[in-house]
Amino acid sequence: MTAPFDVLAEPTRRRILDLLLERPRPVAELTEALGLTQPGTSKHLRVLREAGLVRVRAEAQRRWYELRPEPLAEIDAWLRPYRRLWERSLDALERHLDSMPDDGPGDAPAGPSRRTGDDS
Amino acid sequence: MTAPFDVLAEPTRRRILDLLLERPRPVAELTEALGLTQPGTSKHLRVLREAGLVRVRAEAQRRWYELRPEPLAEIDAWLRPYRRLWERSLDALERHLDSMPDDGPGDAPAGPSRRTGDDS
DNA sequence: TCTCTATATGCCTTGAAGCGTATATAGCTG
DNA sequence: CAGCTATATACGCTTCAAGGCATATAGAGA
Repeated sequence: MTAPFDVLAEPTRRRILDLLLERPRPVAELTEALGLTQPGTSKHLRVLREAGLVRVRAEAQRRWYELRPEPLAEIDAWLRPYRRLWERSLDALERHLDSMPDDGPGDAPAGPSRRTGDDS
Repeated sequence: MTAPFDVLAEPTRRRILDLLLERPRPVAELTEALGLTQPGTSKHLRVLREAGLVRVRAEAQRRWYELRPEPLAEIDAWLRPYRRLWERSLDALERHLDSMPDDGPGDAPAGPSRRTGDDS
């Protein structure tokens, strides 16, 4: 679990993923798009590869890097219990139409009152 | 701004957020739960505070830290374009990653079960 | 005011991460 | 094989964050 967050802390690597989200690309293309040196790009790709965030497909000397989104699902999973905290404005309405949730109109995440969720 | 990703790269800080997800807590309680020294805890809290991930409420000498989930929405936003990559064809993996009670209408292998607000 | 409690800050050391330059590896071409 | 292309690794430098210890700040109470 440490891995994906750690790896994505680097803005350049997030940018690489953004580029690969569009389509697989060879190293040289990424290098140019990022404005890095080629070794620099390769090193970031190595980190991403070891974290399982990208995959390589070899074509002659060219290496096509492509996205492997599975580790991102890990982040998504960590994020999930929090998500309702900011989606509540929408969800609350949704649930309100269905049934009455716990706390009323107040929306401050603070507050001395426990709000240990009754989720599920 | 030190991006939320940067801040969350630290496992200890993610743990702090997990603890604060349950309820607001004073520093001493976090310190004990984390097994850190008090200054160490305070430093992590400072980073979290400066990133807007937590908020402090003063009560006498006690400082109650509480979650501020907004920056997490930033991560969520970054994640959004990727999410469909595993929600479409690989959401079995996601279900495997967190074997938590699925609240939604369940698992349509061909249908996005969560909110479908992917497009922006 | 002195003291105790709760938390924050400063200083220092250590280790890791990023970047660049130089070099190694692998495959193609003639 | 030589030489070229595309990418990877090694090495050194520098910056920076994390942890520990000591200490400063702030409020409460006698």
